[in-house]
Amino acid sequence: MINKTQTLKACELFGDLSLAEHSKFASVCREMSFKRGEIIFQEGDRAGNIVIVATGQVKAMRYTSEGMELIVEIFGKCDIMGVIAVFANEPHAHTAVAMTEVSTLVIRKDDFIELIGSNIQTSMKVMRYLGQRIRNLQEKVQDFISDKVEQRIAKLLVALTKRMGKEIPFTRQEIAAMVGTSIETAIRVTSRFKEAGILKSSRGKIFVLNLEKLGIIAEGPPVKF
Amino acid sequence: MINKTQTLKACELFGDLSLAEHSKFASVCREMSFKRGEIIFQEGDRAGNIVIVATGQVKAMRYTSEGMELIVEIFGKCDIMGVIAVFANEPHAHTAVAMTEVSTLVIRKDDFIELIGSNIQTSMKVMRYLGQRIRNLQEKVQDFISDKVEQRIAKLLVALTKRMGKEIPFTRQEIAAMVGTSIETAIRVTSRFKEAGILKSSRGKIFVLNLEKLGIIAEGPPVKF
DNA sequence: AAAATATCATGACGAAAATCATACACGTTG
DNA sequence: CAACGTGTATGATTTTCGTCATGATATTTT
Repeated sequence: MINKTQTLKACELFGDLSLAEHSKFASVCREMSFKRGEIIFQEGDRAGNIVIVATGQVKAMRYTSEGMELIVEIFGKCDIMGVIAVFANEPHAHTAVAMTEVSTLVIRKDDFIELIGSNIQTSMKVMRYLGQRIRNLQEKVQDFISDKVEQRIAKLLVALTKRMGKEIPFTRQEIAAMVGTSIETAIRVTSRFKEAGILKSSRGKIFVLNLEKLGIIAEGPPVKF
Repeated sequence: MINKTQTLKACELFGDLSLAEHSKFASVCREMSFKRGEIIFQEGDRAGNIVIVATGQVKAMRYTSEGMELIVEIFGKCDIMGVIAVFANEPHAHTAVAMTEVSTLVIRKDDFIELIGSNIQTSMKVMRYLGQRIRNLQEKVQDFISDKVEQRIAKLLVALTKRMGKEIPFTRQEIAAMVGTSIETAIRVTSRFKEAGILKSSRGKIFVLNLEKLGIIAEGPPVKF
């Protein structure tokens, strides 16, 4: 069970609304929980709701034509899913799958649009939030262009650690799909990290032991000149 | 010389404003033109303006620590540059360079925010626009994950052709920076395309001859099962 | 016009990572 | 319990692509 008001408050997006507005928001959203592996919405579905993540991690994924899983974004606490489809009035472009236990707040499209529309402060915040996501994606593109797999995995683990702590409940398969590599290389790289004492792992879990070293690898080799 | 009103009208974002609002917009923006290679704004600069592209193409780029050029986004007609930095109140994350002759409309940050804030219709459109950019970037990430260089170049050329016609005024160096590969491979791939009769080229220019074939390559090899 | 610079082109080589193959541990389920 | 699926592990081989080198044309600069 989650606390609506608390969750909304914790999200920057709705953090400093007036009490009145706050309860307006709270009154139109409902709570929903998902177990690991459950589908929150599916590629091609009409976008009827926006979903705010309260706890847990969600992956936005698709399959390639070759059947390879492909994770495009990860959503965590206070991220808002489905906004793009809602604004564009288009079906979802990705499938959202709970990667852990996930609790969410769901708001119906029309309610959300009305609430946004009635408050410029909030719509500004939404724009800022979308801008942040654009920046993150731009950075991801940059990483793909300039980093090697090892660096990308290190970066991912650093980012995930910051978000959810040193215990990362993902399989190598998912790690691979997030950084765009094969399962085998994901396993090989993490094994290398394990040998170096940077992490330990069990089935479906990774425990980061040496975040600092991971950060150094993420930065890549020293600049040559 | 460009026509303010016409340009604003042509942009979806400001396309169906009321006459009054329209002229409000027009009154706060000024025209600026740039020659190929000129810098419109630079990474690290304080974001004082938003810039609307009226004609031409602009690249948002950075250099990697190894000195490699790296193009993150391409802006064309009716794209809006600098919004993210403006909303986030942060310096620009990329340098914007004119890739062709470029004409723009520039609006001061405060004016833009005020205009956006005073009209929910418009702010909705901005959100939709940002959402579109997120989708495009997500797609780009997908491409990086799943495509080989040849496919990525084919996709790029298809996209550029759709936007600006069959004559693409970019060097292989720029092509390489856009798809995240080395200059040599960009040259090799385009040479292969040339041999296959898909395109011809001269210094700094590519003419697409067979868009359909390019599209097929962009889709990748037939699904195996 | 000569020199410097940028673009395009190609070959040779090697590193990184994908692919293919096999094996084993673990948990689930019939 | 046996059978199966899934996740992890590791070796061998191949592909892709980056890097280095060299040269030929253009184009701009001096």
